[in-house]
Amino acid sequence: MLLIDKLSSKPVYEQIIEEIERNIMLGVYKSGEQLPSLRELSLSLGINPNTIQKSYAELTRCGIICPAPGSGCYVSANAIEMIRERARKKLDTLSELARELAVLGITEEEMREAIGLAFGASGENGEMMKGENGYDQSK
Amino acid sequence: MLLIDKLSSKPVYEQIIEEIERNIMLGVYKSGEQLPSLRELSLSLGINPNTIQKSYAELTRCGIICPAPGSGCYVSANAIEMIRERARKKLDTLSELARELAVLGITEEEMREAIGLAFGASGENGEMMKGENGYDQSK
Amino acid sequence: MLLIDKLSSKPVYEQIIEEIERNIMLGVYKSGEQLPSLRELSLSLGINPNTIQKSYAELTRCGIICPAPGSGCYVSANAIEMIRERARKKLDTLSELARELAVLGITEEEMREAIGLAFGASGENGEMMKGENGYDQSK
Amino acid sequence: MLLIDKLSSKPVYEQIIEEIERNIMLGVYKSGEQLPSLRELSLSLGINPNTIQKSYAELTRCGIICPAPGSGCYVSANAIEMIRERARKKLDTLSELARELAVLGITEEEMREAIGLAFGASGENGEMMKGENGYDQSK
DNA sequence: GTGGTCTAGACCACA
DNA sequence: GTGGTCTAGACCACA
Repeated sequence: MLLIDKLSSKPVYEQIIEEIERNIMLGVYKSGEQLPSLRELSLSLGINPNTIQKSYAELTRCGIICPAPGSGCYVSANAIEMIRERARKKLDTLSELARELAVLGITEEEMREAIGLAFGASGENGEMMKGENGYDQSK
Repeated sequence: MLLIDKLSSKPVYEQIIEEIERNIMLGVYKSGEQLPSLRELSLSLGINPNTIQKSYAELTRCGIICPAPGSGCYVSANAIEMIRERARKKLDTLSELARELAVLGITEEEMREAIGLAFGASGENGEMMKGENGYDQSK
Repeated sequence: MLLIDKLSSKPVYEQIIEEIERNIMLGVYKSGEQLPSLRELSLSLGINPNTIQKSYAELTRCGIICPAPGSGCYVSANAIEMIRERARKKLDTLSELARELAVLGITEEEMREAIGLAFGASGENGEMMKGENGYDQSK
Repeated sequence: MLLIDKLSSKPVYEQIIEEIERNIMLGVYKSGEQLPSLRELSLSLGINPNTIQKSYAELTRCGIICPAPGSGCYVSANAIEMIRERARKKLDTLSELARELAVLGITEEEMREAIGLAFGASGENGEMMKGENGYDQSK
């Protein structure tokens, strides 16, 4: 279920966080449901339990999951809301990166195209993709 | 001339690279001109010469500067071209970040606004206010 | 495993790069396998870890190895391809050196013999003895 | 007369040596003739006299030029012979480089082509170029 | 444990 | 003076 690339430059613990967030957004993990245990994930992903523990701790800190001591971790009631909040903070990173690129001569248009790629677009059809990012956001 | 934040999570040597690239793009350092020496920068920035050497080595590798051991470092003839090339590679990072954010429910519009900030926009992106996207942004 | 000559005029970090490339080409280090750690090599070779880090950084930049901070360095899937690519760039150095020697009166034949040495030839290059070049090589 | 590239990775003093050797091979500087003085070269090339002094010292050491204290430097009687001898030593460098490249998967054929480039060839016509390197080697 | 960054200080060839 | 290499030793985030 969780796709982890151990050779990625992105730390494994961050990948785990994103994968869990992704699964929550996709409705695979629903509010109130129990997440796989540390041991379970550790075995299935072949990853050190300490690493997974670090991811769970961060998700807990952000209010996305709730630990129930002795009985695993559960998806928070307002997990999706918290995920979007966390994502909004990452928008600052996007602005920062854009600022850097602007200094180096990259145009706003070039950046828009780069972003369009994330929406499966050719870079010209933002209008067509609105609200079609594949998530069930109705609840 | 070069603004370095030693407390930033961004490595100092990367900040130096970006600052030099920025100054080249701004025309402060022109093609063929000599850059400050390692020792000179080391003293003025209060940074170890090895760290600056690391930045210069990377800039050299990218064809942005040309070291002439014994007589200093010079801005390459095609420095600006090389800087844009290097920047274009960073656009992949932007796409990747956008993909992540899309997964977390951030819309293309939100990202465009974040990018607009890098171009001095007020955050309520110019084009978006022309009503051409059909969204009600009054609330 | 890695043969390093600290007295060579060739920088140690370059020797390490070449030795690792050589071992990959020989199949000693295979794609996906873990390389010795910085500290391990540092101890076994008696070389400062920073120097080895410099070699690993260059190999990383060329896509020959993939570091996974916290869990070691791995030989890239396409390491051999990348090594040949890197080697092809060095062919330019060979051409350049040949040009220099040509200017100084060294013939193409003499250079071919010099190269033949690298391929275990006796120095009197095989094809040349077939008399196909019309030279009298008996004196 | 002497072509020097200050930004080349090749040290300036070596470039001067090669340029003087080249001019001797071309017959521009003939045996017994006086070479330009340190000051003269320093001014015309815009290079530190110490650097030129270093080149002259090396050429003297190899018996290619002869200093006449107080009255400049002269091309040796057997300069061309000495130049070829010096060049032959560089053939070892060629062999060494070839050995390195062989290890990295470059074939003998690829190297022959690289060398052919130095003789203005397409890589296939070694036979056509014999003895046509443009030098007057009759004396 | 792993790789990555940084400092302090030395030494080198070169200009 | 210049850039380039190397060491010794510290500290960091990550696994």
